[in-house]
Amino acid sequence: MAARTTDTREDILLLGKQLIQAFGYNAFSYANISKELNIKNAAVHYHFPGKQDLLSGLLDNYIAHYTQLGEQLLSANVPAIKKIEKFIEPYSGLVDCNSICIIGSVASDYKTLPSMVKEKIVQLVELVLGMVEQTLRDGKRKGELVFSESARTQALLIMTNLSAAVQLARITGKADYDTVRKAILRQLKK
Amino acid sequence: MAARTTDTREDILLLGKQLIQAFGYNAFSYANISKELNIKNAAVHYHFPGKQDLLSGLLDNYIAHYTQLGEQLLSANVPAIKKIEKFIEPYSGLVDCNSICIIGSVASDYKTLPSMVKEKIVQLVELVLGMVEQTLRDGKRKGELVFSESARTQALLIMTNLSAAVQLARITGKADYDTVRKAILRQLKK
DNA sequence: GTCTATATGTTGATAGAC
DNA sequence: GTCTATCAACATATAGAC
Repeated sequence: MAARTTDTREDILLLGKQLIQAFGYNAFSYANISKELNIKNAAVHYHFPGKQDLLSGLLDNYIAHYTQLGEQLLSANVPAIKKIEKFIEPYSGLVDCNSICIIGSVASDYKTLPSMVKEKIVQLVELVLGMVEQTLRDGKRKGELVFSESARTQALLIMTNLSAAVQLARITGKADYDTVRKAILRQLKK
Repeated sequence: MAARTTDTREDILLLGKQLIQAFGYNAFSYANISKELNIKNAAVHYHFPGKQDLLSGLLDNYIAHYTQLGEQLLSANVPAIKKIEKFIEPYSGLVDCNSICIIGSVASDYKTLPSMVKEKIVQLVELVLGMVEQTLRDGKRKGELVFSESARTQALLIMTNLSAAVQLARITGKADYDTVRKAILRQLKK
């Protein structure tokens, strides 16, 4: 059973996140949540009337989180490579629990999602991509990072390497993820 | 309605492939197939008793296809970069119909799949990775390709770039996929 | 906020006739 | 090989009591 806080809504969001990262949006049900949290189906519906409301709330959290992280990375007085490492960190955590990132998960289910949710996904992806792009640009300008593509292209390459590597790791094992992670960092130092 | 051949089994496999690439394994049903092919639910079950048998048959096809392609690429007397381009080609087709590659699709649903299917997925992924790796190794040996990572690492980087780029393209548009595709090829010529 | 109870649809699957 | 008919299980969701 999952640990409970005093805030059921937060418990549901946390568990919903884990379920989506582990099984995908279409492969979990409100029953999974209610059983795990020892509440009833109807209680989950009270907090999130429809399943899409749960995903939507989750995406709001992510947008808020990455907005904050983006501001931190922009102003923080640390080497650019450390900023990239900090960005990569959570992906390694996902691999350890055999899960994939939210963006990869919803990208796979994208065509089955309501448009209200799709819009938030676009917003989240642009936010994360822009954040990485800016971090790369700043790092290059300061002479801390090396890459020959445009910052936008390099951000795309890194994002795609990372999000697919966590997916691949489920199939071929963590070593492949680690190989990709190290290659990303190595190439930025060349 | 989908075009029908005289072979219902093949029609089901083709449509099943499209449904999995478009919506994912857990988001399509035998009803989708029977309606589209104007047959009944039970007829689909005759050819593929369980849903996992359909996915399993699909994976068999993919394994056969990439085994054949691997042999072709190994012996073909064409520049290595052309071989890589040929490998990339189908991914561009997927982007055009807003679908994602089978490997990415089943990777997202991996934890929900029966182990008999998981094993075939592992087999397919190792096959494709090995094929790309060998093509890269040969190309480098002949002086036709340039990359500083090991062939295995470079194959991982290309595969993750590609499979995630088709996923990302659904969200941010085809331009981003194209940027990644061009970057992959450009970097091999440097 | 959480419960009981229930509605309504869909899913994957099977038995047996043609 | 395909059909009709039917199934149990599960999904998302709501009404109304506590």
